[in-house]
Amino acid sequence: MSDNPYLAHLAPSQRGASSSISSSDKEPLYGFLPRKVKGSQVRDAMNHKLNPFTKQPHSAQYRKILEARRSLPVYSQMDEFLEIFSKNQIIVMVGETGSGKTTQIPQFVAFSDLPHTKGKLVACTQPRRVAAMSVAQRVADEMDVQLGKQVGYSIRFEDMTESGTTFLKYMTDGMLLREAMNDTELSRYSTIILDEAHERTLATDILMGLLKGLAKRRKDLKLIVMSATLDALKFQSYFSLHNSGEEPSPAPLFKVPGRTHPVEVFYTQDPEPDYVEAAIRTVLMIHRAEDPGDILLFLTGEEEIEDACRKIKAEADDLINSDPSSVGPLMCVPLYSSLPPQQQQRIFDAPPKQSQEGYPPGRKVVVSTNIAETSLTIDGIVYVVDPGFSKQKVYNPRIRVESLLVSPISKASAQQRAGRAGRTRPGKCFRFHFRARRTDAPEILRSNLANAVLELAKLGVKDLVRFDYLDAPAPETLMRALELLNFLAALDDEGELTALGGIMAEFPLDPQLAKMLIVSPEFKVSNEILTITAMLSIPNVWLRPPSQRAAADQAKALMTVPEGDHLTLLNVFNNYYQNKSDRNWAWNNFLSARALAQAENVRAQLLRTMERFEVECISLEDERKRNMGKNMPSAYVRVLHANCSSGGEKGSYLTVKDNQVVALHPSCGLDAQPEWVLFNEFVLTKRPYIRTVTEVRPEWLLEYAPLYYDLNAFPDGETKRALLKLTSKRRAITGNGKDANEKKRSSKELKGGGKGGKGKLTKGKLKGGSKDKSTGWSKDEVKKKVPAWKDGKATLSDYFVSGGFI
DNA sequence: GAGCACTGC
Repeated sequence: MSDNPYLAHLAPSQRGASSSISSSDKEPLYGFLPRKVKGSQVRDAMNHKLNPFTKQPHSAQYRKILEARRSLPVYSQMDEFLEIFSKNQIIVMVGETGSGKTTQIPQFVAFSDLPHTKGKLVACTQPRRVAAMSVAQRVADEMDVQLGKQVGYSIRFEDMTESGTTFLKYMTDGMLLREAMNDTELSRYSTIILDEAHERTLATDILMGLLKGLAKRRKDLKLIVMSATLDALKFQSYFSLHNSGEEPSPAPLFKVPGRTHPVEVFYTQDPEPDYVEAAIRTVLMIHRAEDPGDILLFLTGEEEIEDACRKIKAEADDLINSDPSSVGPLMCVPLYSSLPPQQQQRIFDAPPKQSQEGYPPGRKVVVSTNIAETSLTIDGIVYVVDPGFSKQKVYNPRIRVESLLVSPISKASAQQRAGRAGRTRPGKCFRFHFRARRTDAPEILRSNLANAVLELAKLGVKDLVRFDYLDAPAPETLMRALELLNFLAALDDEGELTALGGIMAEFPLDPQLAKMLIVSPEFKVSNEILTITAMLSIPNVWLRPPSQRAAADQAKALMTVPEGDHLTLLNVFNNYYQNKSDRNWAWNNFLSARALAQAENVRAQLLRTMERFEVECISLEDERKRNMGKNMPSAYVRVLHANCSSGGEKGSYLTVKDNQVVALHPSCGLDAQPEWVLFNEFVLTKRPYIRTVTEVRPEWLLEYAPLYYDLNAFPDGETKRALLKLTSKRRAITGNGKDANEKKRSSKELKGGGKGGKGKLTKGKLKGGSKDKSTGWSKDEVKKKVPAWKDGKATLSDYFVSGGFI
């Protein structure tokens, strides 16, 4: 039974009984029986003069850190955890903020599982890179080892592990999924811990389905799913045990209390007609009336946040000017992801000092998107103002469009937001009356699944529809994904993964872009396409500071290639690359240096993948570069939804198969309005737009995407008529009845057309107009319903009632 | 003449 080399010499009676043996004389792990370890043994080993894993004496800071660990709630339940871990293959664990689960549980597992004695690893997944990195660093310190040795992390672009040495690895969920594509048994791992499972990222959801099946095949694999309280039951029944002849029993639950300060929650009694207005009012009333402590206000997006910051500042200045002795100075800081890192850092600045001895102290207000809900933690927050909305992605499979809609948040989100007030001392949370949804729809129900379906196929899942999803996607969403992958020739007509599909899955790209890149050597433009796919994988590179809009637009015009936005992106990257020695080049040209550095990183990673699969990196000869405008899209049309013809109102296009009316996005750099264009992205904001657009010749569509543009199976409409006209003209010219493309159509490499622009349209209420998002009231109605508060008579208690503590 | 909730490979 024992495969632990440390135990081989022991008599059975000695095994698992370290407490009876003087711990200081023996090796720290003396008597440890894998997966039968007790809390007393682990505590002895932690107290041993030697590090159990390096056999070196402990450093001075080790004892100090250990002392702090002992006060974590999860630490006092070590015995209970080890027992439940010994007895079960799958455990659901619940631990609220501050319980210490993310740092301690993987260490407990390492002591019990002893992965290093059998050449295995314990993995702990995280939804975000920064979390994987910082937790790994913390745990390496706690275990008194060097990061990257016994304890490491693995994220995109960085593998901080040492093969043969690392036995505890923190990693992003996406990274583990990628590993599973090449080893579906995940045989390197003895225990896998899925942390933050309640966040229900696409990768964690797929991993749960995969690991549930894998645990049945690999009885030696243990699985721990860590989540927030509200979701625990769902996970327990999903991972329930099915013993023959018995009712399925839910997976065992291990629960640890959190350790945060109490937060009192206050509610408004009536719905707020305009939540931004009400939020600003609430912030200022807190500032005027409440004890010192910083404020965190949650709003939905950049525009709303900048607007609120301006208004809060103006109102606060008013208050100070009218009576500097009654209120302190207020500093208002915006926070959202597209903000340059330097400005993001401002949320950590200290609040302003009191203006004069004896006057009230200053206060900091952070106005943030959801980024402050999970990704970023700000110390010193005592008050949270939560109107209860966030922007959420929705996917409409009928028209293949993803869009962002302002929607009410879930109970879990509201709780998480309130918790942000209790990190340093007891706090208060002011919520507006809102009907929180019981749960958030997981990402898998809100996304275009083309990528996920390709990954599942690569993972060897045969029946994608009947895969054991925790929440099964809509059949139509799966059909759209299968249809697209079939057009791209990643899946054959039977739904089996093709060789091409297998390679496509290896690229960290959308399937359309992966296909475009893989076929690009046929067009002798793969070097250029490589750059373009990298540029399409990163956030917007164009900066447009409000104070310098004209200069920014001018700089962009200089970089623009009139033939199309894709060539403009290529041009931007090449210029960036040539000017890399100049640190200020990006800023001087109103480009994001961060985004460009990211593009360079992505490009290098894609190039490595190309080399692995012998996709040649070919660049055009200099004299042919002038022809890029024609050559580049000819590779592109095979993979993107190149399906717009002009029609209807001026300036608008029709998508070729769904007949959606769309307009060129104002950021588009085309100097004319060509009849046919292909696009990268379909966005729905004030109206449907296509973004990143390049002119295309219709004959290229017929030639290089014959499957998609098979006119015999094409829906009737303007596009079909235009394409038919084109083919009859060409027949007349070539003089024979056969379409010149028919030969190519039989060619295997050219099989697979293109379609499926990213983007979406939804029925949801459009932004804009003068109606308030939450109530539908007009601005005039809002004015009437918002009472004056600045006269000093109104107080927080006129608006809010206490709803107890969380 | 508009925008970019947030992650991840």
